[in-house]
Amino acid sequence: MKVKEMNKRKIGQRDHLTQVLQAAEKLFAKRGFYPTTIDDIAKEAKLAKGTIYLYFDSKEDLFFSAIERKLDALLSKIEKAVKEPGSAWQRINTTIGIHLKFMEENKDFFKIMQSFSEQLREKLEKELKERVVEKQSRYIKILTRLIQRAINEGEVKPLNARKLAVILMGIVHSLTVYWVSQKERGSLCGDASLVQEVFSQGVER
Amino acid sequence: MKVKEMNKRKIGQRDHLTQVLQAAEKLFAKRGFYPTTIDDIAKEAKLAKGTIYLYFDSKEDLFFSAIERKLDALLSKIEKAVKEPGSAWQRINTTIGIHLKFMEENKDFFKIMQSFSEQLREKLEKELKERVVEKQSRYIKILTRLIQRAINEGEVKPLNARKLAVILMGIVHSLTVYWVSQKERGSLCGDASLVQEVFSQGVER
DNA sequence: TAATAATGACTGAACAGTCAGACAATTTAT
DNA sequence: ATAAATTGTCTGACTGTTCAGTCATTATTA
Repeated sequence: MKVKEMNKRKIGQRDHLTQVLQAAEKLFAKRGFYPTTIDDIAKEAKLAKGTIYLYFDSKEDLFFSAIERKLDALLSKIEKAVKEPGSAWQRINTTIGIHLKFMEENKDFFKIMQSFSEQLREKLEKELKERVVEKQSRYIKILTRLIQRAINEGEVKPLNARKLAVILMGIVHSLTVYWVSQKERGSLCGDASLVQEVFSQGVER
Repeated sequence: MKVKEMNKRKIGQRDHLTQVLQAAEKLFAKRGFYPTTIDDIAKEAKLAKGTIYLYFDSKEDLFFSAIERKLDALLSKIEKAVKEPGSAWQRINTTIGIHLKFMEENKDFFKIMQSFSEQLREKLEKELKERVVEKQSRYIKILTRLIQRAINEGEVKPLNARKLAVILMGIVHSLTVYWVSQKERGSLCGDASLVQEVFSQGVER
């Protein structure tokens, strides 16, 4: 049901809302949804359990809110970059770069997103899931549109733009998984050129 | 701790072990690990809860055993195919085809594997996880070796073979995710040529 | 009849969510 | 200025439920 509307009235010195979201991000990333308890999060945030329920309706609400917060940040970066002038192809490359940089800086977020797919199954509240799914698909749509344009501009072979977008995300995602698993030696951003090389030359005429 | 050593002794008429594994596969695929209860699985398998504990030591043991069973099936198909004669490049393509076909026929297994990444985090028993991780990495190793050979044979650009294997798996995986989410209209195997086109032409000299 | 297989009611632990009251900050009354 | 009242924040012990795993009992087979 969305974060309860923040009271205008002064709140404790520290920003409890952010505190809770950060603790949640950290712990959900480490353990995943089910094994993380509200008590754990409360302890991490140095607040009482009841306090968390002042800001969030349920554990699920907190989980999805934590995801949404970061997904919004990523999306806004990308939407901004896409507005810049340049060929469709250039903007696709920019997007890949932004994505990899964001993941490198937000490893925890990435891990949560992975565990989100787990939560895509039954059992959890529909409304909450859809908030996140909608934003994820907005991202794919942006990429699809760019690729379609690149096809129209003759820079890319006339294949199914949506599937190409899916493939591109797959490449980026798998390299991120690999990077995370490798205890992060080396820079993830550095792989942007590899993605570009593999993807572009497989797709360019 | 491994499926309890199967008694040589005849077991009830029906093969309870397989029954349990199939029920587990189905339900874990639908809901994921935590929200699936042993009672659910027992009901699905039409057995009493206690019976499950005759064959498995714990819920985790059952989960990992269900994964392992299918992963073994996939691996043996692939290992067999890789032994066939042909260029490294041909065998890479064969592998992709087998993989996609297997996923198309074992959608549930695929969903479990997705949720397995969730289980990769802390909290679950190490020994059990490692059995599965070992097999996953065996798969990647096979691909890496094939790609390395293709590089040596001059069919593929001299890039990092392991990263290329990761990328190839990423492409295949993402198309599978897409296919599953699309309520499966169309054939997943049909995308083998797309994978090949995108990947190979990006990689071939 | 003896040995083994199967059962499902039971137990104990874990945990999401609640709520009565402690506490602090501000406002009003004296 | 000081006390009392009001308002809203924060707390953590408590409750009810869920569920993995057990085990005494019953059924089946040899």
